[in-house]
Amino acid sequence: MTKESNHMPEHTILLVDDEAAIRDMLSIALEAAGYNILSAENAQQAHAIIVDQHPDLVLLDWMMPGTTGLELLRRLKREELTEKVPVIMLTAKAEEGSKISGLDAGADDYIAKPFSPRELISRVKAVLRRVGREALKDPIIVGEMVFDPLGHRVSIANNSIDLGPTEYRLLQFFLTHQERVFSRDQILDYVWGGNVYLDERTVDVHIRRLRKAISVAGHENYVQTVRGAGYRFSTQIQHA
Amino acid sequence: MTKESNHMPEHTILLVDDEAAIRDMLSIALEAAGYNILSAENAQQAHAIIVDQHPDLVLLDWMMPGTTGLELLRRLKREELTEKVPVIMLTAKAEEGSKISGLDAGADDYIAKPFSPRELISRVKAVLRRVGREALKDPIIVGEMVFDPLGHRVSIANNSIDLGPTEYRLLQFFLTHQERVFSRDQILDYVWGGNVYLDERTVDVHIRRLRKAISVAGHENYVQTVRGAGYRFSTQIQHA
DNA sequence: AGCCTTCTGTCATATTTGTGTCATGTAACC
DNA sequence: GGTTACATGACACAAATATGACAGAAGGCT
Repeated sequence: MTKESNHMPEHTILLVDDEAAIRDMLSIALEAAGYNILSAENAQQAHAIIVDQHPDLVLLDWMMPGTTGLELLRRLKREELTEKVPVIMLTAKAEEGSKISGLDAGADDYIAKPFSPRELISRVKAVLRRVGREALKDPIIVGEMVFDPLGHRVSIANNSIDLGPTEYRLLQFFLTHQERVFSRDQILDYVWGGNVYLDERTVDVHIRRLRKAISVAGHENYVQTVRGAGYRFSTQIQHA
Repeated sequence: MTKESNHMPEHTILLVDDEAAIRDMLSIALEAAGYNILSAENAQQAHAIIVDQHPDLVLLDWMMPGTTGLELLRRLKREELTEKVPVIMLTAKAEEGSKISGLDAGADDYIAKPFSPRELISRVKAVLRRVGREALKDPIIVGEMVFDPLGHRVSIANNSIDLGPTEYRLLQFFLTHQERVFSRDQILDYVWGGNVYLDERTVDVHIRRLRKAISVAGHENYVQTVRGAGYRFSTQIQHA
């Protein structure tokens, strides 16, 4: 089994606060909870890190010298590249009113200082969980192929592809686990569900069906055979 | 044909308050303004009614014995089926602070008691307008088909189509949720109301009736079967 | 109320589509 | 060249959906 499945979050959180003391405090609490921490002391730095490292969540102090947290938030939400990054605002008790404008601007939650580590962690978890669920609903795009979970439809170059239920799940599995080899066993477990006993060769057949279905403009080349190991979905096309 | 009075709003509002006196008062004021009223005296009842009848708006008292209004609100916003129902909270003057948490939890507006009927009505109108329930009154056009909620009429290429009540609601549901798959279960929930127990296959039959009714100039192709998943209304015609 | 019409949900049956396995062909590896 | 792993097409059976018919329910009309 893979290491990320021992349910350790392994999420990366960016802390943005001008006071080192607060950053440290948050950092300790969050690391103890199993998160990776990045930090920035101003909005510029923060923006650079976000663009660069794609943290899974940003904890953003409301009040900061220079560009305020709110401005950074607005900027993040304005740009397509960063609009999906979830943000939790940290606000001082006094500025209750600001909660609303923060939420308006697109923050996912806010926490009023002072707060307990427990509260912090639980909010962080809640936001990550919610965002994770929503991400499940976002279309996945690879090459000219669009995989739309909500519509339960796959299209390539705007033409609807038709897939059987199993091939659909297989493709979904691959798309959410790209660039990695899986044995037939693993694929059976993930795609068919844990307690089926089927011939491993069955996987081959469904792989073939999937390849056939998406063989438009070379998209079948994303599904790659790894001799002796299994299959892999990769956007790095193998040389012929 | 339904009774469909003059051209009154015809919106349905659910009142949730534990005190009968208040329910009556609100009820009289709102009925005078042309709304249909449902009422519930506790959160459980309210939830059942919401799932079942899909009111256009919920007026929810903050303070109630048992599950409080806030808890109900959270629950509504948590479940996909009900997250879109607009909610106005009724709060006592004293609990000003609660406004904020109410809005946070997803309330659309709040009104502090005591309030005037005029204020109530205008807030209700405002929320309904904003939430776009008004938009629900605009005709929806797909291909040559015109779905006119006000006239409760559907026509294709200027010929009136006749649909049974269930097929009408089914079509309305599809038109307002295009390009998305729904399981038979979900369809039963949305179109029939939450607390019915019916055979899932019943959906198939109504789908067929709907298809048959709109099968003019190929409009039945908009209603698509997604094997293993349910049905979808899509303007991207399937297959070649 | 009673009659008539329309609507509804369920069933039994037909049809379509998906499934896993096998036999055989083909390519990779030593 | 022999061996192994994978690809492919065919097929029988399984599963899901479509369809037509029907009896009871609901609603309109006089």
